[in-house]
Amino acid sequence: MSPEADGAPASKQPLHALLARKLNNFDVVTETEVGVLEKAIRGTRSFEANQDMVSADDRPSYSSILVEGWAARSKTLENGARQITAIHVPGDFIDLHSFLLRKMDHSVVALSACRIAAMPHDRLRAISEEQPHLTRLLWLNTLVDAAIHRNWIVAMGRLSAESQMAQLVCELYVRLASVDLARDYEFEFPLTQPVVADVLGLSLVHVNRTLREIRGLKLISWRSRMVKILDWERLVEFAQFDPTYLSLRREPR
Amino acid sequence: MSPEADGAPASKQPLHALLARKLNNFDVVTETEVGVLEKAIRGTRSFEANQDMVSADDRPSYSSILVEGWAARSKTLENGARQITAIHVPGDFIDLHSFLLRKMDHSVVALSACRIAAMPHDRLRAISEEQPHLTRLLWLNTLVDAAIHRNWIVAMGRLSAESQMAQLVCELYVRLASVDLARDYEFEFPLTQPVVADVLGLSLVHVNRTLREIRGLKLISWRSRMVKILDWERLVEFAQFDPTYLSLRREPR
DNA sequence: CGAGGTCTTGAAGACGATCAACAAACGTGG
DNA sequence: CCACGTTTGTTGATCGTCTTCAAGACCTCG
Repeated sequence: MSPEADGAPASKQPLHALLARKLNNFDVVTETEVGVLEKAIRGTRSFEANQDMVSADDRPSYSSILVEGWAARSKTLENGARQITAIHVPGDFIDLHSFLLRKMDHSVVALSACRIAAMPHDRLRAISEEQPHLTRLLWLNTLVDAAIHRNWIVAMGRLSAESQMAQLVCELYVRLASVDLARDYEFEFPLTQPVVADVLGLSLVHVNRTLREIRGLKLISWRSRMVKILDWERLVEFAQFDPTYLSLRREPR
Repeated sequence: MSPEADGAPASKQPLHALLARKLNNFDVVTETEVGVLEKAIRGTRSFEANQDMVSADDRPSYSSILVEGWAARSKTLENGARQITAIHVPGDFIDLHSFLLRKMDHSVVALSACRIAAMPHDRLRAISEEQPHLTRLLWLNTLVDAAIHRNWIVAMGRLSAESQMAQLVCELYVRLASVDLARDYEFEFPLTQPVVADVLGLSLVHVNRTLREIRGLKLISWRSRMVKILDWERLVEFAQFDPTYLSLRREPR
């Protein structure tokens, strides 16, 4: 649990700035819109690693923005097997879709200590009534989530375990860099190997062996929660990674 | 190619009715909104099976609604392997996301003879400026696509090939039934086994064997393009299928 | 320094891919 | 209506990938 009281931001920058920075990657966010976002955000809550922040079948009355820590959307099957369908880093909405989907089709679990800020659904509804451009940016935000889902499907269906792993590293590096949380080809990566297994749909043992493979190829190193990309060009090539699906290009939307 | 000239609807019902019926599953669509949709839809185009209707990297100026036939979103890798990330049936927007994503991150291929109707992006933009409720329904439509993606990820990562196959049948039956294109537990299914392989991320041979398995279990039969569900209860159980993720419940959105 | 969590490795076996051939169904023209 | 070619489906054999079970090593942090 973070030391400061809930509701008091830890970082110097205000809560809405993180979200604005993220949306600003898609298109220019006006001052007015930043103000609207600011007023829509309520206080924050903290969670420890492995806690469910939102549970499957919940009908939340607000959506949450991840402010600190890593989170994942996950589904657990009858036999106890778990599959993660998305990874979230600070600046991401973890459940914006619950605004219209209403009922959660999965849970969202904290992968490390997390802090989330709430945006009530009635505020989102007001935005959708009064702020068409901002609404389109929020919509786009969920469309990028879907594009990431599609990329995972392709990777799971048709890439080797090694390339799938490499894809994951590429995706996370680009996403983190887009919100200034990574640079110089390295980043903090708080996931354990069992969690990565649930991301890739593989067994823990196989993840470990896959990692050994791509370490042997000198593509990445991963020690004590830090991932370093040793050769970005070759990693991209090996993963068949094309970042354009993330829509990180500022244009009128 | 369908016999009638392009632009002339084949079925008795007007083009926009199909879309309105689909959105009407989510929430009540008003007369006014139906009128707005009607005015936003342009003429139709026809395609033969296996033609690309939208290509990866395209920047379309309109989105398309599938009026007749089956389509799939697909991505082809360097080595020629193909993965399908979504299947579409009449009433579906095949590329609504291109309105905001701008650049296609995959192509959309006709799986059978298809007819699509166009909704220009400037019309969608006008809707997003003037019709907040309709905008939310269109947004929701893309959110359901994403929920389907997540379900596929879970199935690919953690279900047996047999259960994955069963999931697919369940999903398609429920979706078809929701637009009155299936009833009595049977439906026309124009996909060939190689295509199903690209959906499930398996090899053609393994799809064939998987099919033999679940035929042996008396769960479904599939002959001459017709799928019959022999025991819905057991199929749902076997597939661990829960249709709520499709949001087919009319409530205020 | 000790204990829990995390990572690593070995061995055996299941699942799915690939290669190769053949059978059945379908559609078309003679 | 049948013959023929093409497409789609089926099966066998072999091989590689990934899972499972099990044990042991390495951290890291109190």
